[in-house]
Amino acid sequence: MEIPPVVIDRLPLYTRALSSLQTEGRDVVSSQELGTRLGVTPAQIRKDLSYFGRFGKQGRGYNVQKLLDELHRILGLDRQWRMALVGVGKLGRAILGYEGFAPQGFRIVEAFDASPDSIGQRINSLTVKDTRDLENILSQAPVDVGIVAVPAEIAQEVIDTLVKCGVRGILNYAPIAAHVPGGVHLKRIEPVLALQSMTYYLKSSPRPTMTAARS
Amino acid sequence: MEIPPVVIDRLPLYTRALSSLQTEGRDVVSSQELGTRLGVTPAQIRKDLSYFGRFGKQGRGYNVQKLLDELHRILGLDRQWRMALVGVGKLGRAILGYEGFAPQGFRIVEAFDASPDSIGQRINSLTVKDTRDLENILSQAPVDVGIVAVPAEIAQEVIDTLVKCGVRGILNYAPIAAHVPGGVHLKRIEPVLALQSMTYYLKSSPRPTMTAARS
DNA sequence: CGAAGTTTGTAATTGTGAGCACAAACCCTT
DNA sequence: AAGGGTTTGTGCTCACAATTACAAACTTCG
Repeated sequence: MEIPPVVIDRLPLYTRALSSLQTEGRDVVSSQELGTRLGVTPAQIRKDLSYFGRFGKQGRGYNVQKLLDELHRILGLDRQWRMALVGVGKLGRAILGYEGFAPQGFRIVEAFDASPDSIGQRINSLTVKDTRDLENILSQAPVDVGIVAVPAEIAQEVIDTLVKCGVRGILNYAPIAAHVPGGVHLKRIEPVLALQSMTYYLKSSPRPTMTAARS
Repeated sequence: MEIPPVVIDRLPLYTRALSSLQTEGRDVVSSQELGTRLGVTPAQIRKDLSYFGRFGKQGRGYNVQKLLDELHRILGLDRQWRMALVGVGKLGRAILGYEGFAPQGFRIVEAFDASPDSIGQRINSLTVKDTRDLENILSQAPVDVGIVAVPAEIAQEVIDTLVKCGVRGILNYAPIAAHVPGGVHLKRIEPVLALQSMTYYLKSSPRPTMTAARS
């Protein structure tokens, strides 16, 4: 059975809400409440989960801990993921300093750059290595995900190299429409694209009404 | 007529490809070529554009400059947009230093933080102000977009304040499912969510085949 | 100028995802 | 133990988005 990508994209949201509930000390939650918290209909949550099994109990809801474990297993979040960063400019350094990855099991274990100024530098207990050695190093110690934070002009080239090294997941911060072979998964991270579609609505939308609503 | 949000989300991609073509000196482009570059079917591009008018010429294609102008007008990219950043921690500073906004007409004109250490600091020719003065300052000089880079615990509170100040667009970097009133547009910027759905596929996918493919 | 070759815009079709609604299962109170 | 109240899982329907397919319009080349 083939599971729709939109469903997969929602699962991390569920995971996060469940984590909150867990720290709040809650044992059980209904699709109703989960839906209200996330701005999603309860039916959608139930349907999404039903792709993978039957995790709830009628008349009661879902056991927070159990569902969280299941989702972690389904998404592959029950292990560590090794990542390599390419491009240690301003953006790259910010990514290296970002503290949101590690707590979720994503570790940057390698950083590359082409500029002689950056190569050899130690940033966050990581030594920046020469991009030309990328193939050698990654063939010795493979990574799961490549993070691309280089200028647009060379981004495709870097992506091709990463793919050649067996990297099957790529987080692309460069503003290009990159091409990857089948079986390789690429995600765009681009605040500007988000802004540029938002302005369409801001351009001529009325002042907001103060009714409560979701997003 | 109501235009599907997915269509609006694709327009910035078209804009970007057209900009490339323009710097390459191209006068005309077909939906075919544009599609190949972006990894989208030509029919999709034609259909998307047809929501807004007839911009092409049979047997020839689209005039790059003209289509680019039209898209800028449609998306509201033919003006400057004022943004306010809330949260000048590690992440906030990286956002302030990001050079990708300005060239596209997005300017951060105000930065707020609650910590006495940060307040008063000058970063990138911008003085960090006290979050408690946010309402006062934004009522004097309104902004179009708010960028939220505060800890998860206070993110909803900050968003509520921004909305109260008439901000109708919000870029949320905090890991929460925020709620906003109708008419307010919110976009999540979260690399971790992207990673967490990607791992589903990485978990057990085969080695990539080297066939060319899009993404 | 005419014919062959392109390419657009859109009508029609197909595919897919979201919401509704309800039976079945479970909880809780008395 | 029994009945009232919840909540799940899912078949069905509906809405909408993607693709196909083609006539009409334009270009180019001989």
